Amino acid sequence: MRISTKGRYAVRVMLDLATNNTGEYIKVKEIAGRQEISEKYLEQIISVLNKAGYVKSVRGAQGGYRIARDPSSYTVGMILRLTEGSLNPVACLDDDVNECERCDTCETLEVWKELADAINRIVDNVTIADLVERQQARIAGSYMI
Amino acid sequence: MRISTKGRYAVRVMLDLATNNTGEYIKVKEIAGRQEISEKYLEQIISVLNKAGYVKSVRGAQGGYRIARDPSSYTVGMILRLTEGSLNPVACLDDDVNECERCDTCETLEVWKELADAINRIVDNVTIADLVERQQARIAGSYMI
DNA sequence: CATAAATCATACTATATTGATATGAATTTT
DNA sequence: AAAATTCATATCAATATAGTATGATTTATG
Repeated sequence: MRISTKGRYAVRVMLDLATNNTGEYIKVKEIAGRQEISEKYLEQIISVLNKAGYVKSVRGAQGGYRIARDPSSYTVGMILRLTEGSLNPVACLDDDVNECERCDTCETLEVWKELADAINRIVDNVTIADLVERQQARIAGSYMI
Repeated sequence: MRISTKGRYAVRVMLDLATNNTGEYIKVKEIAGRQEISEKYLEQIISVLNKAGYVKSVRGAQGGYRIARDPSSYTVGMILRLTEGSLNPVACLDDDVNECERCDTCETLEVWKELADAINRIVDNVTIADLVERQQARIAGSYMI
């Protein structure tokens, strides 16, 4: 039941791009440096975000990435489902129609449904904008004695 | 974020033992047959339940397993954590003290905490007795026209 | 126009996990 | 003594994870 680095890093990339969004394009090298994540691994992860249109890229020298839309339009759930795949605890919940042969008498299915709902509710209730806000509150708080 | 067969099968074994608890010892072969799970694989899983004292065993001919305590004393969460390990979405939540170097400034940690709480709340809120009850309600319901 | 800096694309690798199967020892009833 | 069963390990194939490596492509700049 672990979230992999791929999904966690993707959330951190989006937060990094939102936090450092000056209008300029930000290089993978910079993000990797700040987040202490392997540059090459990050390239792969950001490429998924790019193909989904979550970020915009400019190639070549002085190129880089920036967040495509307002940070409030990206939930943590969207980013995790994009990079990790389904967040459902069992595969049979992924399809519109449950294909499992035992599903009619499966007593545990209800539990997995509740679990899936709870998981998705939590991660879809937090946006990148929320994380930026919390970060700023934390930094402001750290100046107080 | 998937629950593996090991954890899911363990819950089904406990439910099977609770449902078929006549006082007699039940053979792995019978459980495997009813649940359509590989006998040898089930042996491994039930061995974990046995070592934790969740089931009692008798060796030799006419031996088998039975549920150790009342089904209401086992939550799905207990069984999953025993067989799957921690249900926390990130490893840093497993320790009493967070060992992650970035945890002081980790904006996502709060989300993972909420997620862990939600997950554990759901699975700890359902006992094997609840599943037995639901099963019996379903069977009773199926006789109605 | 050449070069450097960047993204983009793909292949490769090492390790761990998953979901079993296989072999046989130990125990108990018949 | 034989059969039936749990118990203990070892092994295995497939997949996922977390990267690393190589190089092509694109673009700004000297």
